[in-house]
Amino acid sequence: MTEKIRVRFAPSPTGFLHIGGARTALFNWLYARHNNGTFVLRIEDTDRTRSTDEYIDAILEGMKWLGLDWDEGPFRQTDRFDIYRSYADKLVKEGKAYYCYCSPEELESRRKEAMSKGRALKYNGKCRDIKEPVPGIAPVVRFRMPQEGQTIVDDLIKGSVSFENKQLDDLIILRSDSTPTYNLTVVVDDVDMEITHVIRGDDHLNNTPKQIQLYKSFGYPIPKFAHLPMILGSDKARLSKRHGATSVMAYYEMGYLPDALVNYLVRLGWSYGDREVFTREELIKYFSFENVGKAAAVFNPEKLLWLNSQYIMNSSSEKLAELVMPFLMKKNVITEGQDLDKAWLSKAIDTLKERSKTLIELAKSLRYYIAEEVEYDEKARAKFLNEKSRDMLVELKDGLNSIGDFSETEIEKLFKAIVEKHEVKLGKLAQPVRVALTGGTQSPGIFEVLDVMGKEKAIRRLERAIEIIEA
RNA sequence: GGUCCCAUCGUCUAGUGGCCCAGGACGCGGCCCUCUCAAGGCUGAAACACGGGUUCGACUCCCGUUGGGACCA
Repeated sequence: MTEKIRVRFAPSPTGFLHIGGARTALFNWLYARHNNGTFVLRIEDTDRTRSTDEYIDAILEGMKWLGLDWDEGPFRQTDRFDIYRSYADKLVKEGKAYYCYCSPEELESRRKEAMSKGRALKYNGKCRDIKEPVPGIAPVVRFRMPQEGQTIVDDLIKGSVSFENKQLDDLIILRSDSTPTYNLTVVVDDVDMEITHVIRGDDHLNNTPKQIQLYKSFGYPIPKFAHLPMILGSDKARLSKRHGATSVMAYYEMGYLPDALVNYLVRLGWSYGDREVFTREELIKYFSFENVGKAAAVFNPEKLLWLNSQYIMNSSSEKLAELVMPFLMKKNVITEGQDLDKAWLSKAIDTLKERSKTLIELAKSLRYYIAEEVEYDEKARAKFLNEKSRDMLVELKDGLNSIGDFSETEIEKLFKAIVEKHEVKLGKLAQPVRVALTGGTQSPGIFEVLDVMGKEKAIRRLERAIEIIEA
């Protein structure tokens, strides 16, 4: 049995690609890639009032950014209404579904009664055996659910889950305006697209027995199911906007790397021993449902931030130089079309990448290397640019001017000579210089900063600092 | 209300009957390194929801309770 594995991600375009959807897409993608299978993208846009083309684009954009490429699609359900209707008609002809003429008001009052008497909210089967159409009423089509025995969902994650068939409702598959409902479209599409593994959130687990009955009535093989646990917010409620950023692209804008988000998302539910950081190849190689947990997971932004810092630290500076460009422009560190030496930028990033948790932070730090003028942090200026440091700053400026080889080693020698002469510790000179060059009290090693900044800019900034002290 | 799922440090998790008076990671505290900030190293506090069984032995198996969540709209 070497049937080719086919999986699908089937989002509704009623919003952006969010964290939960991305995780579902990711697990589908990993399963497909691990098994050399096919990953199908299907847009479930039957809810025409809430679905928009903008959201479709946003979802595709999110998936592309995360690097989750699909092999087939995107297919759209709105292109397939005729198919759903023909499947529904077939069931009616075979007696497996029937027309129901009950009015919404009637159903509502029965539901209320059931609620008050503590019974299951279930259709009572009134129209099951009606043979002749009721004039003047557009009927819905209901599926004739078996009422005896049980339906077993054999889930790759949850194990064997059984449902009593008598609990299952005669679900509506076609509304009175003949539009199909969710359970019909999912089954028809999965049948039609030959999906072998249905991987989705466990909020769909309760729908699964109904869908299995639908598969059976069509005479199709039942796919394997894998129901992923939900992702929750910090209050253990389902992740929503209240919990902060839930849109995948918001993480792009906050300066996260897609690989970091992918790595974070995959560890929400899946694990591989003690390991935390994986390359994409490793994820594909190691992924398996055996290592997916059953319990819901709380989304933890701090850990994601840490992972992002790890990915930044371990990325090549050349790559980071490319990635940070949009942020440099957005923060007005550079202007459109400004020429920036790529090799020099990489060197600057070398000094910054282990102290930047996001690309935004990296861009902010880059400002003092790139900008013409430094902006002083007022407290830092008052504390370090004053009479106490003036003489040493002058000596350093003169020393740097006459230095032959503007290298880290020569610069360090110069610093040593000055602090020895003044009988102070290195910090007494380094901090004022740091403020003079970067405007603040935090930066990479001061010799590195000088080396990256270059002789000309460094001296100009020292001169300005001295002027300020003397003013 | 009915049905279904779930339950190890604050959070993500390892643990598939003895290796566990429970391991790793984030976060938090301390120390070291040190020109600042990071990074890194060492280290500390921190969990098996509860109650019954089964077993020579339960975090691990079974039942119940409690608590969360999802679906039925």
